[in-house]
Amino acid sequence: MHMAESLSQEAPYLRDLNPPQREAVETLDGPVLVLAGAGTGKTRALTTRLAHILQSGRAFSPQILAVTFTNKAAQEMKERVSALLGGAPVEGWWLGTFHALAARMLRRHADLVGLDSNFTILDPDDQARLLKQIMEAANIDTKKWTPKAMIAMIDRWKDKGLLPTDLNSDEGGEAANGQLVGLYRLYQQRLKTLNACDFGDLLLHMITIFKNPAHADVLADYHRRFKYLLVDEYQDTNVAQYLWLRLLAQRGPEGGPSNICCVGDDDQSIYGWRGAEVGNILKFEKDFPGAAIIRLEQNYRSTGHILAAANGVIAKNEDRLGKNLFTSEEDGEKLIVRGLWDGEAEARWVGEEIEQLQHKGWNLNQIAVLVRAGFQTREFEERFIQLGIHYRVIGGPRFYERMEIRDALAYLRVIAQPSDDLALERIINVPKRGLGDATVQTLYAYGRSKGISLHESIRDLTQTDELRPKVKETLGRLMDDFARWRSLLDSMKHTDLAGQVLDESGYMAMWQSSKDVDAPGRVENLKELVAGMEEFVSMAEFLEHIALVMENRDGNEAEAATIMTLHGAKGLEFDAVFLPGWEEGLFPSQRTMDENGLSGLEEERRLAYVGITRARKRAYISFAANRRMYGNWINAIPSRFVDELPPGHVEVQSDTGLYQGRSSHWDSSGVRPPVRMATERKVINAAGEVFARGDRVSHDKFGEGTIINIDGHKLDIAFDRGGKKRVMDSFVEKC
DNA sequence: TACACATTATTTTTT
DNA sequence: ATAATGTGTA
Repeated sequence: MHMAESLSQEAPYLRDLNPPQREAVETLDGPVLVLAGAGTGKTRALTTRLAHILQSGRAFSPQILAVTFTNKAAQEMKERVSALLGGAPVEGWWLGTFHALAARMLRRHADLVGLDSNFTILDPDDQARLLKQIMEAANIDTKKWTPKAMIAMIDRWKDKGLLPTDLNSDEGGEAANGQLVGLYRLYQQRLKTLNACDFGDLLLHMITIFKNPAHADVLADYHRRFKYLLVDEYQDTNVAQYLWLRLLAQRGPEGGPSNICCVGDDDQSIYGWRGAEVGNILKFEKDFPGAAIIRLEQNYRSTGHILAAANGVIAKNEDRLGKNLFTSEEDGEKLIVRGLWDGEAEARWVGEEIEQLQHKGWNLNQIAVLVRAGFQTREFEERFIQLGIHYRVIGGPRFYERMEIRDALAYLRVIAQPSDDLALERIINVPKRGLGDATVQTLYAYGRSKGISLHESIRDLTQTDELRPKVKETLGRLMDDFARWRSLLDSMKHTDLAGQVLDESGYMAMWQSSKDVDAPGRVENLKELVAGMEEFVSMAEFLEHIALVMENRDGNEAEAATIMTLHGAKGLEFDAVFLPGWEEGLFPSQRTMDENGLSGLEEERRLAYVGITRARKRAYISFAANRRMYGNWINAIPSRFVDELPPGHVEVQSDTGLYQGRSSHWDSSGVRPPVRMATERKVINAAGEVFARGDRVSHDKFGEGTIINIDGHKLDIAFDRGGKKRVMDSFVEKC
């Protein structure tokens, strides 16, 4: 392929691009930032750019590093670039998520940070279990400070690229009795002895290696290797990802220009809670001087009304670069806004509207219900089942999170990596072998004193008489089993080995003989797991995949409406989109606003923007006056985002008499739903204190608040910070 | 050690 | 309301 040829004779894939898109494709030298609004053909520009780099002979595929936000996006990019190049698959390039790419690198250099290259990648559940052990050893109350919450804080540090040594010991605040930084340090130590990494470590370890002058050759090698870097969804990168990227991209004076292209949309930044820094996109020019900035602003997806409504909502945000999306599409139909009595009525209405669309010949695959939080899917599922509307829920409980799958994987993990204590602990007594807590504690105590793994402790202690003969024999047999399976790893096909392990361990038999109602389903899942392994070359590759690809694969292709979260919908589009639950507290989420104030609210608003811009032709927004939460009813107020929709582009269809929002352009007949009543007026707790509604109380964990309802000894309290909670009267005192 | 029972938090969002 | 955890008993 000669460059002269491709320049003089326009490549077919360049046709049909609009001028800015074309600029995004052809500006190949030096840093480029593409600001791509929703529906502006971003993916098309990106994939064309990659195809163009390859086609014009500027780089071979192994010289390209392309980072996507999800595995699905990586897959799509792979397919679309291949298609542009005539169908032959592109091999050998570094294409994947930050985590997948960093893991691939870390496997090659693991020894530089004291790991073995077969290290285990822990999932969030493993992380929490590990930290819980550490917290218990440190005598920290794991009820008051839940391991999950503590891990979340540690993860945020990791998102920021901060190791324990970068933190002052008091930076955890009150958390874990002020010892969180110390726990973080112990946690990192334990990970190392377990030969394990969590998600954040994949990037942090690589950053550590890249920054270590003693290993300058490693980074230099990647600098030589990668001629072109491309990053999608740049607005959602966190500091650690940014550092990793910058190290790879900034090659120094001798290295030639940084051919890095970042693509993003500050208005679609919705992962701040996970450490994403919109600031990264704002300071791109500073990091890469002379960067070309290209804006894609022509929207090809939505009708005029939909785009105008979305623009109107997002315009309320202060903190944005500002884009001006336009379309040459027709106005189309106005957005429908509807208030309903309660969540059930809302689901019923959505169901009816979907049926009408179906009668008009719309395809269910092109219809989506986008909710703020996972628990909202349920009402829609129930209603759709009644109506016989086929649906699929994306992002619900994931296959690899099911108990039986995690158990089976634990067996395979112990085989692949003996020092994976968390996996071994998980299945040491599953199925029941008479190895209870007491035994495990003995083993751990020994291991801690010697600084060795569970597996090594077992090996040692089965040589002595410290354990009861029965226990000793069981452990010995288990270790023999694992040794045997491990010895088969190289000679046997990995799928057959997995089947054999499940049989010989008795794990499969345990479920087959169980009379639990969901036992048959679990047996099915286990078989599916083994069958699914066929796709992978080896056990190691399979385990790597499941560690990094936490997404559900979309198995059946049958026509069905999609129910998913707004976050999950990013990057997707549908002819018709339903956006239910636009109520204060639910959307925008109370928790986000409490925790992050105005910037949290702006992120929620971006989420609203993402939701509306998923729609091509029709958008339906709804809110309910009453919603059931934590088992009791609350009356809800329509979301402020409803008020922010520009009136000229929406059609309000609310049921009569329902609260219609605060602003004047809605009908404000203002009949409020009946108040559901408290059963008692006052209650006396064990300490003899009398509580009545309206009393001010204080709680150890939640602080001060006002009693809004009394139900037996349970009090509903509106806390000054942290929202409404239901607590026992024994946990609060008057103040 | 294992099960039945009671209590308690849980409802963001994901690699 | 439900799932998950913890407590007490066989």
